[in-house]
Amino acid sequence: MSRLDAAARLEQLSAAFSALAHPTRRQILLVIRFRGGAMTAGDIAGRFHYKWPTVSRHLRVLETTGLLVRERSGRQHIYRLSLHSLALIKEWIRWLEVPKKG
Amino acid sequence: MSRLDAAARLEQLSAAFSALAHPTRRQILLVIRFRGGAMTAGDIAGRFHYKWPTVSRHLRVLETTGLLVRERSGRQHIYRLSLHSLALIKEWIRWLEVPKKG
DNA sequence: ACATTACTTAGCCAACTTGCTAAATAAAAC
DNA sequence: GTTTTATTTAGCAAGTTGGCTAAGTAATGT
Repeated sequence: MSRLDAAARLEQLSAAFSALAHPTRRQILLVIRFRGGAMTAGDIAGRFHYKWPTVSRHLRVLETTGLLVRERSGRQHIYRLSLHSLALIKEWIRWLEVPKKG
Repeated sequence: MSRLDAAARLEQLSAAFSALAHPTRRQILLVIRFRGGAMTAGDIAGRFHYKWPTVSRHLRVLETTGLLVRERSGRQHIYRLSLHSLALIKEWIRWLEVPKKG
């Protein structure tokens, strides 16, 4: 994947933080992670007490921020973790933490 | 400071993610960081184009989530970085990233 | 005591979020 | 080709967020 310019990186950082601000979305990522990194929409939805369209929207948010990638397989949609943007968050945190001119 | 129980840690993680979801609040933290880790409310507000009460509210959010600590000095309020909850975020990210049963 | 400085708190409003149900889509099964 | 399965999209309502202005508070200066 191509290296992003500064503005795009900032945008992606912002999107990632926003996406992770919702507990359900964080939980979705963890659920997928502990099921091996990929799951169908239905399996994911089945693990939550929310109605399916609600989970579907959370999935879409995670997909548009790049934290999930969707792949179609017949009539199911497989969501797979894509954790590149987490590196941006870690980098941002390091900027805050460096003791002197980081 | 006392070690937090699991529920309190989860609550603090959630609060930290929510607080960091807003670009202005992230910028506030960076500004304070690059000014040495502590600044008065007025100095912080002066670096943004928002009205003072708006910045004040962002500061309150950051304070209640524990990312800033407020100290009074005469009529000024000094805000100081308090980055413990960032460790929770980093820990959460590691949970996602570990390749096998982390 | 009164004014000024340095803020915060209160309260309004527009925009966004997140739950829901109902309707649409698209592949598979019959 | 109609039904079933798997899922998304549309649209509504309640709650939250984040700007703003106006009013409050608390320390300092005169």
